[in-house]
Amino acid sequence: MTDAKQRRWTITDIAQRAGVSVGTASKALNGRGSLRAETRSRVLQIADHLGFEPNALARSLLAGRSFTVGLLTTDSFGRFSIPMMLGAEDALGQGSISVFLCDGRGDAERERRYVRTLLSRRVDGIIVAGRRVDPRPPIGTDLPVPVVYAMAQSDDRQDLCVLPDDEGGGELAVRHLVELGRVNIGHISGPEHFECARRRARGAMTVLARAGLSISGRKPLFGHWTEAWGREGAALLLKKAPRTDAIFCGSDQIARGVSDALREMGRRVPEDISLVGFDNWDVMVDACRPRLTTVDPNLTEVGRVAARELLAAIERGTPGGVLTVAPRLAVSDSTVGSMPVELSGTA
Amino acid sequence: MTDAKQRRWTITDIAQRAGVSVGTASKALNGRGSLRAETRSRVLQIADHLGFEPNALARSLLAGRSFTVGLLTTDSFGRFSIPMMLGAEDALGQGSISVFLCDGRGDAERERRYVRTLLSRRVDGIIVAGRRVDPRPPIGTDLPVPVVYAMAQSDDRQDLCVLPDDEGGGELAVRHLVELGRVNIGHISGPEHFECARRRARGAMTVLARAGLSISGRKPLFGHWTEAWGREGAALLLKKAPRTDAIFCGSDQIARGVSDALREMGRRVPEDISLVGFDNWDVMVDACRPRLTTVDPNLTEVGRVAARELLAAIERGTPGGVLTVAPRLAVSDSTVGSMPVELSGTA
DNA sequence: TTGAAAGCGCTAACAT
DNA sequence: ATGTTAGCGCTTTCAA
Repeated sequence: MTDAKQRRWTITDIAQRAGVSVGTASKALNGRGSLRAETRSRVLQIADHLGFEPNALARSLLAGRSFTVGLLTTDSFGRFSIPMMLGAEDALGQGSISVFLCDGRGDAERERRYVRTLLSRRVDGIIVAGRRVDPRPPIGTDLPVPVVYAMAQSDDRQDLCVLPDDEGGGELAVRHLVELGRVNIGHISGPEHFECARRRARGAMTVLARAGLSISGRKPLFGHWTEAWGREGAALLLKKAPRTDAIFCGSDQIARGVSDALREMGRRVPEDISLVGFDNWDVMVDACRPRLTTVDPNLTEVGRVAARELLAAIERGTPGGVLTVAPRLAVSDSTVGSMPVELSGTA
Repeated sequence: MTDAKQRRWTITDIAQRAGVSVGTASKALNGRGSLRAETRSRVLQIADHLGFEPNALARSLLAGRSFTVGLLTTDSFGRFSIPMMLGAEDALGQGSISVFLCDGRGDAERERRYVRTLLSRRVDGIIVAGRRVDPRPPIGTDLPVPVVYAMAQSDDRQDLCVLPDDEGGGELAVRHLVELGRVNIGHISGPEHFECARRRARGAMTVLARAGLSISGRKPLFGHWTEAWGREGAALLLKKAPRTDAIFCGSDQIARGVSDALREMGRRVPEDISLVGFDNWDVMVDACRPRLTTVDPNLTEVGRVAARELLAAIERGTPGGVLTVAPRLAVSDSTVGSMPVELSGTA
């Protein structure tokens, strides 16, 4: 941080040095109007030489839009929001849209303040990023700019929401196991009061039914999103249904617990029991021995789609509704020996 | 997203409805100048009723500053950057500064583009967020706004950098073990070419030397930041130095591997061997059995300090240099039975 | 082809 | 106590 800071040039400076009016300079810089080629290039050259950057504030004021959007997290942000935010930031950055980051912390009052700030900064739109699929109150009604909910769902049916396809993910996982020839497939997941846990289970049950199989252990085991529950659940399941030959877990963390428990019980993965997780969380996937096959909900894509939908809504206005992003199966050693494959899912 | 969008009011609208001039309205809204109380309240009431939000773009244009800062991540962002970004966002939000999020992805060209965009948006300053302590080239020279590096260090000595105190963290961990009466303390860490691994080891060695102890296993074991290496390292260390009664690990992930390996080898934690990790990564801390004692590098505070320093630099200008944030020991069951305590460290 | 002028929404100095 | 005016930096008519 030297004190010799660069001067900031205005279009007036450029115009003066080029010996033209600001209007002409503006046209030259933006490639508009009709100018003599020589004039245009002279202006451009001077601007370039001075490192002139037009003041986006002034432009936005005039244009009536700012080419910025707000990214408002509701539950603070963590492991799940990050890939999504990266996807959103990526898609927006492509269109030279800058992103205001706001951490709502799950505090409604804080959220309201942020929305007001964003609006006063004249954002062109707002993305509300959650980590829950369960519906929540909208951040406002009749806001002057479009809003898209990403990994979050608004109570208002008019709002546009982009969600991972949990049910499809469940289907993908179990279809994979069925295709592998497994016939006693169990399911260990998180708390039943989570919408996503219920959806993943529903997807699993659908495929089982379609294959004429019933679930190992009579029904899905709902518990907690922890490794400890994974260990416990594995013990429970194998006690109840010793012939279980595959387990689909509601999260990679649970799968990790299951994986450890199976090893301690002397069951081989994948020979005796195939294992599939959910999330494709690298840390957990790599930690499982053998490496975990898992459903990747494509959260980055959720963010990307949300951003693209927001842009569309800004440009043209767009109807609301729920949009769903297809999951992908990241196959690894816990289901097939050692040959890594990627299978695409359908939404 | 209803189509019946709110109209956006300007100060002229307010002034008209209040039957005053825009100047008067401005004074009323900003509590400046001297006005009749009745006038002031009438204006305020109308503004409030209409939900008027002053256009921040116009204000910024006039003020010559925008009350925004850029948060530029260098290596994309992940587990370590998040708490830091939360801290920064928090500290800035307090002062009604909005944050532009830019994901540099470790791509120098991308970074440069982002810096240009940020400057054209007239940010008041930039925070460069890294996840490495190792020095990197500055994002620019003689930029027109102050820059602070958080969890990153610039080659340029003039730049201000805020870092976690890895050496102090190492000291904190080993001091704790020494105070517990452990005398054969080993160290298993990540790759030696990581500056932070070296620093943590140095801190550990300092305290050992001061206590007249030598490190168990003759020297620190450098390897990888993985659980697998933790397991391997534990086996190595105990083979070489079976009387080891404590292990300080360079990361929680390594500690987790060590924890698993020790259990499998039949060594009890903490009775036979005390274990300390580094990072205070909840997922790993909770997964260890028993729960892990670990060094918390206070990354949220790193972000907060970086933000505060940036604000100071914006307001008053500020000298560069390296600032360090004190770590904290999060004591848990892997060192002391079951009595959770928190000890403060010194920077 | 170029220049002059108006205006985006707001604040601050200066008049009244 | 209030109104008027200039101007932040830029783009866009419209006139020359």
